[in-house]
Amino acid sequence: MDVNATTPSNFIRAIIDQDLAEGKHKGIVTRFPPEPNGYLHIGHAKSICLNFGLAKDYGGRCHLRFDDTNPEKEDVEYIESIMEDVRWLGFDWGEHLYFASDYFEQLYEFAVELIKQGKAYVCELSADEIREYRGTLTEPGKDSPYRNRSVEENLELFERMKNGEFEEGSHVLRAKIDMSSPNVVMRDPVIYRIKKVPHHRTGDKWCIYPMYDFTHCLSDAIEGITHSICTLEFENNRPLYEWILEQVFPKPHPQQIEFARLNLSCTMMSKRKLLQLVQQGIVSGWDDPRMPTLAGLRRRGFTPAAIRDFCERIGVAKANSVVDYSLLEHCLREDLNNTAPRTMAVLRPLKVVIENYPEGQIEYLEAVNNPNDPAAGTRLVPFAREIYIERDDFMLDPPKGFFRLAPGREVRLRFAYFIKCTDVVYGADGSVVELRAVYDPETKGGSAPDGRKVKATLHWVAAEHSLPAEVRLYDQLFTKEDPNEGDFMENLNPNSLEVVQDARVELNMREVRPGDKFQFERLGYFCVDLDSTPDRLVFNRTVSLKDSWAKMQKK
RNA sequence: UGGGGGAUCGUCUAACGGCAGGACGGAGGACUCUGACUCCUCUAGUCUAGGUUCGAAUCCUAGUCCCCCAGCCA
Repeated sequence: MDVNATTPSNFIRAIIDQDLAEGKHKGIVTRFPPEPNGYLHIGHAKSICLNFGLAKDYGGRCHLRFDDTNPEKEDVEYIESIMEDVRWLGFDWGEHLYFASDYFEQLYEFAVELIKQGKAYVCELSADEIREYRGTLTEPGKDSPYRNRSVEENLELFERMKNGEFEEGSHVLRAKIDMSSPNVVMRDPVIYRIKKVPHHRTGDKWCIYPMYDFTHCLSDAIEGITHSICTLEFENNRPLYEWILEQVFPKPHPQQIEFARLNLSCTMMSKRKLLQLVQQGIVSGWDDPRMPTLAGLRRRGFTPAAIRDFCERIGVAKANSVVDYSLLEHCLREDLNNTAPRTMAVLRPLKVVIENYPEGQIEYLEAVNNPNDPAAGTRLVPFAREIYIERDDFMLDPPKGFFRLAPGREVRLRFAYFIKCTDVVYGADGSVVELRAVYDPETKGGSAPDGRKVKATLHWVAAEHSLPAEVRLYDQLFTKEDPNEGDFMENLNPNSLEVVQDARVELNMREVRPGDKFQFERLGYFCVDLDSTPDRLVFNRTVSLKDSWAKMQKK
């Protein structure tokens, strides 16, 4: 299949096409630059797919660069999870793994160069004072009293900053640009600050750390990035990105291009808020299957292919938008439908005794593993006198439109026989505890020689010859399309996790391993959870099948 | 109220002066040993008002609404 034929165009591709046509670049180099201060989420996947995808399609390369300039917030735990997630998504940075912290020495030299040009100065205003001097959105700022120090003095002071002679917060290095710029970003931005904090990679070597604006453009330039793709909120910073490169780096310069980050309905991407959910125990961890993190989606049973397909379909533009969660589910179902082997599982078992089936007899019936993939073959499923069906598949007094089992009614058991419900056994509380039925031996395999039809086919498992399992049913973590409408903690869905303790699955599931994915026929796609053991099988519902009966009932 | 962006079916996204198209969702139908899948049909849109033009989503003018920026975060 020709991937390019289905890859939608977007404004970034248009820019690249033009740059290439004009000979501005011979090839393209992009980068994915996460800060290692949290786990990657589906929003990052959009950026990863974009940057790595562009590099692939244009025969260029994409770097993985950790933007690790703030040791207070960063940790190696995150570096490892990020690399794992990018790889899992299906992308390969080859040899091009970089860390902004590897450039600290060069960055320092660039800062010195800026000072020598008279374009940076050491400022001794406090953080509060800097804020006051900055002015407001509508009023210009005013010059720092330290703005006109001599180059020599700045050089000496900056070196002393580096040597640890000053306390945190007492001195910063600022770019000397324009305190009355209508763009607040350009009002002598801080480019170096003192942090007497060890860095997870450079240890105690530095006590001054460069700021994002100074680091990012130069890191891009050092690596020869041609197109530096970031999100919309950095649009205000672009003049600074260009200003810094203009002063100290030879052309050509990388070009910053901004696009709208992904928003998904009923979920949110704020790292801070996701961290809060983890820390307050609302979810079990960064990889809780309800989390929009890649680790969470992976544990939930999402496939990399589905996420990549999703990222392609949502497109790339500059307008803020909220993508409907149903599109993600669609991509997931489409992939799983083609790849997940089928099996039968009964979530809420209702025993059926087939009275005319010989006691003690076991038959092994052939079942198709995947009707969409003949290569998946078949398996044998044990059938016996006592079976379980889904409670929802039986109704005492069925309404119009209900095709499944009811007293006196005949249905098909998938891959097995037609059965007819002959009697209902009630418990002390009047609830249905068991059904009695008869089967038609002539219908083995699922069709009747006399050509009679049934309206429904039910999934089932043999009572004895099946395995108990725990099944975790997930729903949206939030009840509102926009969880941030009001306080997100008050929009939590109290029913986002339902644990079914006594489900039954086919005997064939004995050998499954965490991560294995299946379609439980008529129910949905499920995967084996990390908590699963051979003695205690645990499945996560990844996503349900579309259910037109459920939809009808809602009306 | 300064500056920077943005506005196309319910949602996401194409069309770069020349038939407003696709996908998701929704509705209806066909098929069916999964009420799944698949297939078919339908649904529904250019923020507003002017202007330029044979012709405007696209160009111009004036509005409206939304987002971002006043961290020693990224």
